[in-house]
Amino acid sequence: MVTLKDVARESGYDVSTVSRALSGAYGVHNTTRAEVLAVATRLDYRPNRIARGLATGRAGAIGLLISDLRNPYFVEVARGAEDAAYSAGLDLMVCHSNLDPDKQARYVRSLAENRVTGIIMNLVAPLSRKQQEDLVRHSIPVVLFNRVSRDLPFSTVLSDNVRGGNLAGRHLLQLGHRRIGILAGPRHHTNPEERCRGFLNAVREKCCDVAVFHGYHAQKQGLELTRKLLSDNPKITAIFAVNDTMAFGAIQAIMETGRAIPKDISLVGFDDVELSGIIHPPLTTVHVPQYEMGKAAVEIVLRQSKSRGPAIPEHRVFGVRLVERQSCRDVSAGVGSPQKTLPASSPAPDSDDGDVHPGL
Amino acid sequence: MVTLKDVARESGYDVSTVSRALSGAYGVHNTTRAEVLAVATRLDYRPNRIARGLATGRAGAIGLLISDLRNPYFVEVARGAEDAAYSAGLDLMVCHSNLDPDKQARYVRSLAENRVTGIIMNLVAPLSRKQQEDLVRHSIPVVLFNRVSRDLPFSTVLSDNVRGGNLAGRHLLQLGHRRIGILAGPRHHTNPEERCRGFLNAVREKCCDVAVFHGYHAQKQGLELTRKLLSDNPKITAIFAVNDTMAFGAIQAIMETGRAIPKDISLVGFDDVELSGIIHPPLTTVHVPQYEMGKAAVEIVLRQSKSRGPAIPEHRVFGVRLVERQSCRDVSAGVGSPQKTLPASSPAPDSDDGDVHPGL
DNA sequence: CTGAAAGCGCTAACAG
DNA sequence: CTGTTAGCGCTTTCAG
Repeated sequence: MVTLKDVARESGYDVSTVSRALSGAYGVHNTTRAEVLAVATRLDYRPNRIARGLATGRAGAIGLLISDLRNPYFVEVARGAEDAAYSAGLDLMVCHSNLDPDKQARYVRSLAENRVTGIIMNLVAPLSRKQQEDLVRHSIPVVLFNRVSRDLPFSTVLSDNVRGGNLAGRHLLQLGHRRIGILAGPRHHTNPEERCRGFLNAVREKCCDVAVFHGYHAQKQGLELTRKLLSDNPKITAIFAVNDTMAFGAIQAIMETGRAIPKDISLVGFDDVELSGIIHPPLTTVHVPQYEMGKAAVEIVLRQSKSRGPAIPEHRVFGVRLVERQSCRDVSAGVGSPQKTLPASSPAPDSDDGDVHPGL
Repeated sequence: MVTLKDVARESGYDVSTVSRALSGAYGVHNTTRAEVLAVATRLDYRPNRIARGLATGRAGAIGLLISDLRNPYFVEVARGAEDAAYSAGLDLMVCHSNLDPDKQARYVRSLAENRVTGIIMNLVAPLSRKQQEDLVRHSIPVVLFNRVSRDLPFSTVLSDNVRGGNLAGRHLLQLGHRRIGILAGPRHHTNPEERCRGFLNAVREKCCDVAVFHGYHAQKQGLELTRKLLSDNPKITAIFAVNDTMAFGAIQAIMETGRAIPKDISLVGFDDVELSGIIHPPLTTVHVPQYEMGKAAVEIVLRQSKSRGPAIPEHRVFGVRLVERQSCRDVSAGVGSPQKTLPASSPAPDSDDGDVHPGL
């Protein structure tokens, strides 16, 4: 294994000089740098990042803790994060808690022990007091994808969930639906809760029958919940799922019962996962800029890690918009007339991707 | 930041003793260990893995280089790998080349510089001679998910592609299809090529019209290729896609042209990605044990990293089986009789998951 | 611009 | 069983 020392010996310079030359720092004569570089390439020198990490105190990596990689939503988030980290020359340590709180805890610890530059996480379960303290004591910037508590010294990246839920609700209302089921996701999880709230606010204006079903926001639960929903409330004409993955489960369940979408049941999802446009029927859903959110998260980490002292948490909320596809039907006008596919209804100016509330 | 030294001072023992006590090594009195542990927890001591890595020479991580995370296939592989690494107490550094050879190259280098215990990779482009040498010189165990060259000192984990292709071909043949299109994926990629070969071997027995279309094995290409396929060969009654992701693209294209599956076109995929059972129509496909393969890959890395000297590469081939769902129709019997959904045709004894050819 | 020297935090012989 | 002593490979003052 060829080390700095080897390059130093071989080039006739001191390790410190070689180090500077290779790290691209100033204060090295051009010819010197060239010589060193030549030797380094000749010897096929590969810097040892571990050693560098020890010396500098920082590992050149940032951690990404994902709760469920099977949800394409998080894959896109990961892609955005990865790209951003890559451009910054940092490695991404992707950890997958697989919806297991214990695993999550172990990973948070592991990431801290690895002295990562920052951690971006989507939590399954809230962090314990101890874990939080740990993170701040190690002064590791943290970005949460689902806010757990407002008084945490952590940054957040969220979509405008309430507005998204509202859009979904207004859409269904406008199409004449009055008996609606909601696949609300788990309780006490910010994203599902906010989306649900937004939806309920919208439909509450008209008096509607709304049945809310809670359960984990994965496909399997979407399937099971919808089965229950349909058997308990057979009169329902529309379903709102707090994320697309649940909606996919709902599609299965709906078809199982012999119902058709959108003929018998209209369905609205949330996230606008790539698949939503491909599945049959193409799903009407609320678009969330997943990739950008992942990217934004590492940008925050980068910024925070550079700032001196206890960084001030940043909060970004990304705008959303309704994407109308073919899973909803207008039941107000007449029977049997499937809704025309229109371009997304003209959104309010702030509803495009980007910040709604720029960092506080 | 509390270090070993702090724990040592506070507990009255030497750092070396503390190190042993904390690393769970033998040769420490039980009461000593207890004391040390107590102090460590009181001080909230977190070992610095970077430092440990430097001292031991090995980073506690293994690298996973994935070419395309949007393909659920790789997500499952990653899950399997992650679980296995987790049980072994290692971190997984997930890198995503995003089908970009340059990015791939940079990650291979980065992983080597990070002195990972091993690298599992799915290559977009073959490794350069230099990269290969690099890897062996650093004696980093490598597991390839798509074999590139037989004389490489690298291990491989593959599915039994030829057999899978064969199963697909025989199935379509048996259903009476004689004009078949193949979405063959890119040339010079082992998996697509082998699958294609197996398929062609099967259908060659009967004289069939087979149109082979090459292109990248992602959904977008599946869509585009199928468009072309259908316009060039409108008489086609069946399509074989070398992976499910392409098949999904094919579904889009087929529906675009107003054709129905399986009424007008039968479709067979490969991989049996979770989604295949959910999409409409449920896709007949060749099951590949993705999760197990990911797991197997890290097990190989683990084994190799423990062995002394230049490890002997291991090669594992996982069995496959045809999963019949609703995307194929029997055109031999009569017209309009959709094929009954049967349990998978009784497979040869070796066709279940697991090793077909145990390590060579 | 370059060299000398100290040290990042931990492990690993080797003595005692 | 425990302490002493060297480093691991690199960065980083601090002199020169």
